[in-house]
Amino acid sequence: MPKLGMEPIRRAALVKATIAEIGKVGSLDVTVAQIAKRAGMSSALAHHYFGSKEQIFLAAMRHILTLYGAEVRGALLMADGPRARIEAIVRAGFGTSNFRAETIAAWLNFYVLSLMSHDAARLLRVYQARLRSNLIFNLRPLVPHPVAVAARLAGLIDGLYLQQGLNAIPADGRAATAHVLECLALELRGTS
Amino acid sequence: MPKLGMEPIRRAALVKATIAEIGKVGSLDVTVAQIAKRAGMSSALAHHYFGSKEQIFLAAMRHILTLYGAEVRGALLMADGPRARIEAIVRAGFGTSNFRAETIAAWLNFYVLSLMSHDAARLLRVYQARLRSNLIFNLRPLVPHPVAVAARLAGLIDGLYLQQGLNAIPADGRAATAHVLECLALELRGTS
DNA sequence: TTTTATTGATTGACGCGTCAATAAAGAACC
DNA sequence: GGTTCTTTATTGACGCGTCAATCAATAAAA
Repeated sequence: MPKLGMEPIRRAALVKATIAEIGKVGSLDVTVAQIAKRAGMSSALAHHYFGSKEQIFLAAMRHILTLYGAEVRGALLMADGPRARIEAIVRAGFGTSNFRAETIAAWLNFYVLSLMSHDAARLLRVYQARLRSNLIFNLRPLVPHPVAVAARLAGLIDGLYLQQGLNAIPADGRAATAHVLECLALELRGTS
Repeated sequence: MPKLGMEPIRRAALVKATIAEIGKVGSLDVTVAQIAKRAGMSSALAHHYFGSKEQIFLAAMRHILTLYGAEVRGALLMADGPRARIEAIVRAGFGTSNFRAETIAAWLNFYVLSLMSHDAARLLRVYQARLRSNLIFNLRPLVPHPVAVAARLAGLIDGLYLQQGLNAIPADGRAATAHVLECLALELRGTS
């Protein structure tokens, strides 16, 4: 049955299954066999394409970060002016695709993975740097201390995201978005 | 050699070793043998006193939460007035004992543990509820929407704490404290 | 002798990664 | 158009290591 050109399909299926399984189990203690089964193949094939479990995890993490980056970039295109761009960044971060329970659980687990894995830490730093850089750049014309304000906004975003992951109660990101935008408004009130 | 009354000493040593080992490894993938070795005993003895690995983890988590609670309570005693009490809560959260790298790593791992373990989730809810309740109570005389403001402050606290755990760069909690207090000041400026 | 402390050895399960084997799709050659 | 060779896809079986938990045995206090 070997249809050729299976590699990208299999890889994508494994990445998707990995995120789903991590979300379901709530930890990185997921066996390659579980992932492979969910993706509809044998564990041997998963090893064949990725080489090791860590590589599967890193691919899944890269995928999540890519999705997030794409969402932010898309939102930025339609935003006009620095404040609108900041709001777009916030909205994108709490958008539905990044805010599904399984995605958040995967994020949380990748956070702790970054404590062990250099590669995971590097991936995470890229995301953090981009978020901060975007915020600072757009805050510069709005506030006198853009770096400090960006640190607060980024902290609030991460914290609300974390809380959402921990609360079993499902919710859309509307409340979280409103909180961040309110803080932004408070930061702007003093100066503009 | 059996000196009697060893149980509490052994338990405490195991709890301490658990936190240290989780902090060192950066994950919950810590073997009972590692923990026991660091605590200066055999893994069999660890099982003898705690019954299972999960019980060891829960005891460690309880210990961290207890320490945190004690620190907050102590700080509240010396604070006069609602705003000072809020500031005391913030300072205590970012105080040195809660802000050591190994403690933060343990917290992060307990976060993800709460995704799997009902007991861990329950413990975490107690902490979250107390933090929120303290904030709301003291914000009530200061702002018109204490619940919303408390959500923002708690989110910011958690987020900055998370970031500190992820950044390899060690730092005291001074910058984080300053950020939270600045946000508090902004929230208060509109109304007082 | 009953209770508490303590551990080496063992067991039973589980999981990652490997390997050999099977099967089909194309390529090359006549 | 057939034959052979190479490449890609795929899996069952398994070896090797690891780890949680148990147990039997030893030792000392009460």
